[in-house]
Amino acid sequence: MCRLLAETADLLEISGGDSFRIRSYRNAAEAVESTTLELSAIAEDAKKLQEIPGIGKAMAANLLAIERTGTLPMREELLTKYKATMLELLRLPGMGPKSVNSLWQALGIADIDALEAAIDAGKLETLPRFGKKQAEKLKKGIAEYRRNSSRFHIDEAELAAEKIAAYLTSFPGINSVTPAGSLRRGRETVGDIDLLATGPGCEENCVSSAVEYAVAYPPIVDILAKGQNKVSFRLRNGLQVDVRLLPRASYGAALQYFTGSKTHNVALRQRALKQGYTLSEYALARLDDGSVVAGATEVEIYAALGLDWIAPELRENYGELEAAAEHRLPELIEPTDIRGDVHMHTDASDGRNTIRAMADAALARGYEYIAITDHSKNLAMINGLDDRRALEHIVRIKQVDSEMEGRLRVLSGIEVDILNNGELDLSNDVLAQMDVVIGSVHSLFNQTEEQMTERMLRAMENPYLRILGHPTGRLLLRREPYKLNLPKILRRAAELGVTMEHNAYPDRLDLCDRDLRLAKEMGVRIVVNTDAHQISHLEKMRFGVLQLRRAWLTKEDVLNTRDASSLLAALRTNA
DNA sequence: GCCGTTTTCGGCCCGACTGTTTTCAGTCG
Repeated sequence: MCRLLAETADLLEISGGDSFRIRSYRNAAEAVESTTLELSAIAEDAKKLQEIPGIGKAMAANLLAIERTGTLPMREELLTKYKATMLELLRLPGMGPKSVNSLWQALGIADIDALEAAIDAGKLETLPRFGKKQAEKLKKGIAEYRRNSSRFHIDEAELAAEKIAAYLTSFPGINSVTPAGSLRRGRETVGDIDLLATGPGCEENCVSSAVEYAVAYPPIVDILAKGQNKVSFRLRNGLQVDVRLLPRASYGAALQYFTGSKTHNVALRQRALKQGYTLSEYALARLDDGSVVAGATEVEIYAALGLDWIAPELRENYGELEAAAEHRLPELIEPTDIRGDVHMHTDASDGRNTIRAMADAALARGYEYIAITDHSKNLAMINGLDDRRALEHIVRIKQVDSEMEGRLRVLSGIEVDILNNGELDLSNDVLAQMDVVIGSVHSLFNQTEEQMTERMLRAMENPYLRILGHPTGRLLLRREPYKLNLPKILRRAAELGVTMEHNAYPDRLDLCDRDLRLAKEMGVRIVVNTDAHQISHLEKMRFGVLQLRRAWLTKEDVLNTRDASSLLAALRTNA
């Protein structure tokens, strides 16, 4: 529903429709995404639907149409004039609705391949407002887009995996379904989903009915392969899924094998050979007589090879096998170690919920503290706080802090914008009154790596900036290709005692595990936040923690595993 | 399109930057 409404908004915008009507569709898409109501259950009830803010009479009818027909009239009408592939063009940096429309009207360009062909043929520069620079920029954007678009963010993949798992386990012969592959290893993005299922209906002699059940999963658009105990299909959103139905005796071996990574498995099998075993997806067996040594669980396989069980997040052949052999694997950080989240937004800027609502949600998650860090004034578009409003906001935050009566500390903070010259966009007097000051870069347009890096390095000199946050591209819509000299920044952060933020938001390119390993090496302190813009975003914390685990980080390496006063004391050491 | 209301229609977050112009439209956050 959400996607259809957002697409309709994009199409409307391309068609040059009324901007306020467009916003209504966008608002409705967001409302649908964030509501806790079961929409398909109340789709017939226009009154109930209209109780959702942003849904009026017409939109309620649209939702009903979507529920009944899978589409809505406005979208269908627009699709007779435009093509669905044009929405993809909007994802390119520098391409907006007007440009997409003019490409379509003048050259009949409706997708990325056609655009690339037109650029190569030099046709683009014949159009008004398209010049050489624009063409070059688009060309780069296309390459970048192709690199990223074939993989899915982990949250999206996990959601899809959960749904498929729920479907599969409703079959009487399947009692457990586990994701393997890069999803299990906690990679930020996954290329496809590997699911391993087992249960009495997955044993060799009776697996065929389970296979039939699997391929009947409704959201399948294309069955790519259907074998004896494996099916492979594509979902509506383009995600490829491999499901393997496995007998219980070899489940551990299969889980180990399909979890990977490839390099980890190669190293593990080499180790097995040296010890007189052979490891396959079916079992760990003796080389001499072929007798099975282990296979039902991963633990017994690793143990038979003289290894401690290795967490999937570590299986990248970065030295985990040696560490497991010597019993010195790190005690990785757990989601339950996180005691607070110090980056969240409220309805004072671009968040959706009130301070109190965020506080209640954090308390429900078992946190001891949070920091409210709305945007500062440089982000005018989303009503960022200037000095005066920031001070008023502190008062409100303190009010909620006292309302929580010690059950949850609510710290006052701000996410300031780092300007071109490295200055922050609020006065030091105001920043001095904040518990938490996160410095982020938001305007990245046409910045070189050197300029971006220099900007962040300069900001780090400001004693009021306690946490260096992430640079962000276009908010939530697009991932701006940006570059930073991270080693340089991390080195300086270590020198100055500036904490680096690791953001749990999976659709942002953030500190990847390589950067995090580097940070650990250099002794840079990390704080993991969600950058929650609404209550539901708090759930994303586990994805951030997964990345920390992939980088071998322990509880000791992360600042917000401590209580509030230790955290604040640590943050103030550089103030 | 939605909302709030002075129940019938007007208001609905904006400032900076870019590349193309030869005065500004389009994109970005």
